[in-house]
Amino acid sequence: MTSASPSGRRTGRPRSAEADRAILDATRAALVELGWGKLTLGDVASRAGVAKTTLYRRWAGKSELVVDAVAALFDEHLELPDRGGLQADIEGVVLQFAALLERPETKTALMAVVAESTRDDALRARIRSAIVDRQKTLVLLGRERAQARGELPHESDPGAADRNADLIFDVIAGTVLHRTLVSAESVDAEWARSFAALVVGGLASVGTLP
Amino acid sequence: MTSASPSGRRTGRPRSAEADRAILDATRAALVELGWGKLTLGDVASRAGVAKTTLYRRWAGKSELVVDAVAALFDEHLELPDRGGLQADIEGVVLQFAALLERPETKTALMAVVAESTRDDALRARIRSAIVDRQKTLVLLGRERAQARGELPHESDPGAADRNADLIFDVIAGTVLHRTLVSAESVDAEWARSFAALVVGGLASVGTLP
DNA sequence: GCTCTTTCGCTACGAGTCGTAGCGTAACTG
DNA sequence: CAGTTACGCTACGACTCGTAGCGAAAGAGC
Repeated sequence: MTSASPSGRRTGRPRSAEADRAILDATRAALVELGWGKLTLGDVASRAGVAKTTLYRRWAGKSELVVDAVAALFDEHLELPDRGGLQADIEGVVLQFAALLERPETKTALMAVVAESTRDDALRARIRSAIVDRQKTLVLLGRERAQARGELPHESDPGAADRNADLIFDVIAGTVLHRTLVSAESVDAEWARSFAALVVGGLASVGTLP
Repeated sequence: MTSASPSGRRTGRPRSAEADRAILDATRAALVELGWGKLTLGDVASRAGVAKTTLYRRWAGKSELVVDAVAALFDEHLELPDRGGLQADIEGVVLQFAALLERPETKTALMAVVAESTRDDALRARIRSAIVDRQKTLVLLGRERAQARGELPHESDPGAADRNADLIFDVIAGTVLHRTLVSAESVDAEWARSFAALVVGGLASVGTLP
């Protein structure tokens, strides 16, 4: 056992941060060109100018690597600018999420890793913390703003509030996902407006429930 | 060139229908035990008591085979019993779809083939006709019934009617899919009630739009 | 019955991928 | 400078892929 140290490993050659960048970039490029199915770790390694063994030292397998590569895109491109109203905020996040899902990297990768995660709890946890939870944050932020504006009531029961937030999150993320990847139709401003109107209308009626 | 005949192929040894059943059964069994990722066609063949070459004569690859194997489940387990009201009908179809998605075969297979289909138009078309379009039929049937009951207006603009049906379909199927496979939480009667209430409430407000 | 056609099970194959092991070298710490 | 860890490289057995070739089986048409 090595003695505990302030921050992680203490001695020896440090892992190259540049290699990390190169690998994740190469992964995204390979996803674009080959898609999830034909992507191989050997190919990613050679694209990144890195030995295949280096890849296996850092990631357990294809799924974990791709999750990290895609998660970086979510970090960069998801935010919730305040558009002044609940419906406009929903439209905004819908358009952002859709734009992300229409990229070839995420299109082919996201469903694939979720499919793998149905039989791999560790992978599911990784997806959750790296991608899903960050999306859900936007929903919570949107609710806060709407409550501050008086568009939504402050819920008294915290359990019900959590369940409602989860529901809205599944509705928004799930619908955009299905529209983009299953129905394979694009999300334009008009569709986003119709969908956001439906969600807001539904929220109003659910809010009046016991 | 063989002369045209009333129905497909005319001569030679016919394909064994029993082999088809055995192969699709074996595929579902292999999906349960191994999941999409570790399922191999060689394994399916030996489970079915069939030569691997027979498999390749009938299906182009793993994706096509799995689509057919899963589509059979959708055919068997999706219907729309008339529960007497729009919200109750939605609850019913949500619970049915969720029950289907909670089966280990469909859980691991559906997202995987959709992921593959993002780079394969023929596969996407197969999924659409074998699975998606049959689900969408339920939405159209539910709307008809609701209109007959007077719960929904008869839409005058057919284009807008189509767009609304597509929207509702993406909302229902997408939300249940996301709840089940991404959030990985079960769909119980209470959740179905909340979600159906949100959809019905949203429909009411969208119906009052220009 | 006989022939023709297609499918069947079986075996075998080259190509490609996987994930790991071993080795000598590079980089950083104390 | 000694200790430790990461690196690139090579090589490997195991596995899967999809296909080819063969003789036998199962119907259709005459």
